[in-house]
Amino acid sequence: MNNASKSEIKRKALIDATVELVNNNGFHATPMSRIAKMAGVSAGTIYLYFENKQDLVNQVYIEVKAAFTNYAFRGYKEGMSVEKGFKIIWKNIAEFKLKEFEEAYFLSQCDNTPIIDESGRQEGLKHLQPLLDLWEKGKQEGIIKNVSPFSLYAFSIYPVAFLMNMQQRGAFQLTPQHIEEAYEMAWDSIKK
Amino acid sequence: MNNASKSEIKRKALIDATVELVNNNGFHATPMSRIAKMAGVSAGTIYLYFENKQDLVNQVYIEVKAAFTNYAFRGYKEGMSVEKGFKIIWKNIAEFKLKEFEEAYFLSQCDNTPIIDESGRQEGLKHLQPLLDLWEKGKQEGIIKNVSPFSLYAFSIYPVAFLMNMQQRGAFQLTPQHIEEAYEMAWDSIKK
DNA sequence: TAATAATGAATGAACGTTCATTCTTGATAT
DNA sequence: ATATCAAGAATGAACGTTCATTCATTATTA
Repeated sequence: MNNASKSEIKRKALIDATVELVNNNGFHATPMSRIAKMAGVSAGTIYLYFENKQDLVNQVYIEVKAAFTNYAFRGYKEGMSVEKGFKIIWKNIAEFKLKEFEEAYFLSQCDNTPIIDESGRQEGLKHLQPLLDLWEKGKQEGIIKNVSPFSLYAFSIYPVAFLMNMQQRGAFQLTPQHIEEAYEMAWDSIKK
Repeated sequence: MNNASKSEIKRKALIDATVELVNNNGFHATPMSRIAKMAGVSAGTIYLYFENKQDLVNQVYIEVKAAFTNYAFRGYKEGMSVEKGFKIIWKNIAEFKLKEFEEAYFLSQCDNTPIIDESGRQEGLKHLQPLLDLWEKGKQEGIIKNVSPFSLYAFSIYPVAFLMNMQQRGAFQLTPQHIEEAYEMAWDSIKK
């Protein structure tokens, strides 16, 4: 095993530890020492991989966000019909939030608090462009409501985060049946 | 002016300061000393009104949540039709999130992070019952989709918080036109 | 053995909370 | 009216702890 991959393993361990600890305690209640311990390295080692705590959490955010958007567009092609394309992307997103719960919950926390600075946010938003393009096409075809992409996102994608949070708190169970119903609601809210 | 109202003024100042500072910096990055300074009292005085920092933020949460639900049901009567009742409640909620932005943003942050403990959450959820009852009635009348109240909330109410957050970040402007469109999307998502 | 990676004790700043002290209030006495 | 004073309210310096970060030392690597 070469150095690059050893480094990568430690980096990954630090990122995973950060996600888990920030999910359970919040950013400021997560000491660097605990991140180090959970990742199996010493406190000082973190500073070989990241500039400081803020840089660590920024990089975690960007990396997790990239994994999310990558997942979201699996099997999606630009040429698809608006309805079919949206269904694929929506289901991918729902699946991600179910299967990769820790990562999804971390993103939800970052997106609703002042943990991440503006530059990190911009960076994370970039990769959603294909969905915005699809919606634009849908508007031109008269299939999608002629409203701001923020509204489309708010009503069709954002609600999945709420369902995920409720499932996390044990309030209810997200079954495939629920997912199917939720997709119908998402589509009903944005279709013309 | 008697002592009781003087106390109330200071308490209010402390609660307002907490909301504003937690909104801008997050709970753990808000020192008690800054809350005290912003409220115009000394650090020690906080402990005459609240047990400790956690108790302070819990009480702020419960109080703000109560103000929110109180606002939400203005002008609503149990006997109303489902569609009319929902419209009134939805518009109230939207108006609250626009006009009382600081308070609404504070709630959004508490509801998406581990700041508030479970008991505080339960307390905050209590007061939404009339909306749940209205939805139940709507299901029986075949007007509302026969899905979990969590789904109904996720798709019709929760999205407003996203729009509010985006407006806060200057990403876009929530005009009355946007509100009207958003209401249509909310209704389309839950109606049968 | 030279270069690189990793360690963890040490540092200093910042924080929540306490408490000895000071200030304010308003009832009573003059 | 004015002075006195007891009691509660408020203060803010001080305390003990925790934390992010550093760096002299040690271990690993090639």
